[in-house]
Amino acid sequence: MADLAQLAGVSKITVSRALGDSPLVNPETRERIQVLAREHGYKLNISARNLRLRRSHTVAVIVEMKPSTDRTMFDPYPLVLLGGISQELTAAGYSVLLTTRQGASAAAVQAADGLILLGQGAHQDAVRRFDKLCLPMVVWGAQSASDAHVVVGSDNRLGGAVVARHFIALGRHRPVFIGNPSHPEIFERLDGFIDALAVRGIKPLLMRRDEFTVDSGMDAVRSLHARKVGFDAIFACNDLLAMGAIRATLDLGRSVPADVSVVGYDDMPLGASFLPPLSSVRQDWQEGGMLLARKVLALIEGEPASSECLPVSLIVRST
Amino acid sequence: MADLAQLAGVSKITVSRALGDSPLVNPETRERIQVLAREHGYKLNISARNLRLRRSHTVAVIVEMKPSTDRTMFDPYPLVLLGGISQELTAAGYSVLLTTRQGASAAAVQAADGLILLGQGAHQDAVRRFDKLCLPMVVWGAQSASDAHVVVGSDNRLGGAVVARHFIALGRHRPVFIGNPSHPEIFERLDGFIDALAVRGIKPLLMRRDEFTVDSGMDAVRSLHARKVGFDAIFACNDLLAMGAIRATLDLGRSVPADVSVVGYDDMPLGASFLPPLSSVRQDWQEGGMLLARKVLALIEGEPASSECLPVSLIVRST
DNA sequence: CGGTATCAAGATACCGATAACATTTTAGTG
DNA sequence: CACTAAAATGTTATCGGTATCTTGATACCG
Repeated sequence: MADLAQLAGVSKITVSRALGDSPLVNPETRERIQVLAREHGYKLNISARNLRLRRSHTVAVIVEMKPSTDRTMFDPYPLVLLGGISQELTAAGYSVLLTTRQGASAAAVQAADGLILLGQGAHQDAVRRFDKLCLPMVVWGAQSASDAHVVVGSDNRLGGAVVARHFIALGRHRPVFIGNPSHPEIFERLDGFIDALAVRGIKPLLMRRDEFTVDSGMDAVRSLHARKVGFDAIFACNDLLAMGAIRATLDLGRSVPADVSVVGYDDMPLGASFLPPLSSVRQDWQEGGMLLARKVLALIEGEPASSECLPVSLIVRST
Repeated sequence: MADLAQLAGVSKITVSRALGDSPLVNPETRERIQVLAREHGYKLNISARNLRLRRSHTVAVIVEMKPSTDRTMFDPYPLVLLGGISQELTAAGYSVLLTTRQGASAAAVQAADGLILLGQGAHQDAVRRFDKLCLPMVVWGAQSASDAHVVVGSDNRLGGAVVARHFIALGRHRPVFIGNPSHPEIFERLDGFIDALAVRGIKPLLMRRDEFTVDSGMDAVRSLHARKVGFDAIFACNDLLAMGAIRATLDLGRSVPADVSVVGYDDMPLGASFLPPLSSVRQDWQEGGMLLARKVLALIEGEPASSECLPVSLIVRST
């Protein structure tokens, strides 16, 4: 920058101002300097600026992404959220520093202006860990009375309730829930499901399954059958589970949706092309990501931000 | 750091050394300072260090991730690559700066020590654009004589050839290729496919389809049928297309694999649970990501790095 | 013409770390 | 005990920008 200043016959600070479009420089001078900078391929040193401004214009996004061939990596889930986040942050001139739980101790995270945590972790442990960094932080997941963070998430209770009402409307009365309620989000779905069914005095059966895969879904239904448990509706907390459940149900010679209604969750694109086309609860991840981003940005600017709960919608197809 | 120095009764530089585990300080002093730092919750200012060292220990990863509900965002593809990249970089003390094509002009990218570009872009345009940043760069995609970059990718020609040989072994002689060969990687698959079939004097039919979806695959097969084109084998350049093709084929009353053999590409986890279980070409993305990371790191260290072509394997299931 | 806004540009200090060189302390040696 | 090598610590300068405060020039006023 000093060189550029000499070239332009002005001082460093004037160059700085010119490049920053400051109104403190003569428009002509500014133009001249900007042209000169472009010609010489001058690039501002971001690290220096970050140091001086005590701002990195960077937000760290912490994903629970195990390096192994793990389910979460294959899910649309984090990527679509990331898409929304990225879009908003980029628009605001911020960058996304992507980190896994393990890597979050790496240096660069500390330099971030804010934190977005995707997934609270099994027992809020993730949340507590990153709290220590003392950075503006927002979390994607389920609201919880116990923590005072800004949380953005879908209305999982509503999701469960909507499915329950759907089953009630269809006259089903022996519903099954497949999933792992130790994830806060899943728990909420189950809870909403139970509450809404209780209105009609119906109690669903919980098939706890830790894996969110097709195989796991098939296994759940087979195990129901083996135990000779009757059921006429299945709410799977994920589309893959739902697909597996449908497959196993059909294998057992029962019809979907005539004998058994099935609803999944997430409305993955593949669901619409499944045979039969899958009914599912859709949450707007794109919007969620954007909201997360806007909230951190607000916090970074020192403005207040509140938790938010996004609506979900039931997409009824053929199951 | 100055405060900490005063607290410890030493100079700033000694603190710096102690925290950096430099052998230049007395082990006792080092220990004392580190304890003090921890107690007082002292955090190194990364921006200052970056400035001084002219190193950010950050690698920018540029993904072609459109903000819209686009296919790439739902694919396992970028995330698994990212997983591998992230794992290696983290292990080496580096961080991942995730950027989209659009956002890559954002400040922070310039501060990165290196660049990983996922996808060359339709006509190498992405490559050329980021070349200007003059950073160590490696690209995921297809080798090409025309560019002098370090490229890591799967052996797409081999992928095509393997499928061709599989079809030949099955005695098929009217194969169809579904996909969009204007992507360099897809082109290679097609090319390898054609070459290997040519040995037996077989010429495949190309069904060009731009979308990589189930619907698109169904559409391709229906269109073949409408045009009364005979075929007994389908090589889809993506598993979703393959699933669609199978579905449409079955709909038309033909059997898979008795009448028509189908092979997909990518071996997505869902493929194994598809009905019938999908045969597919598997590429090792995890490994690819790790390789990409290692190569940028090498370039950053000033060491040479060469392009690399990863093997692929045909997973034969029931189609 | 002195006095005061207004605008443009410069001087200086500083952000918080580390490299290079300088200095002091300690230990070892004949 | 003088002398030297090695170890431990300190001094200074610097990375490359920007905020703050000043200064100089120009314009406008009665």
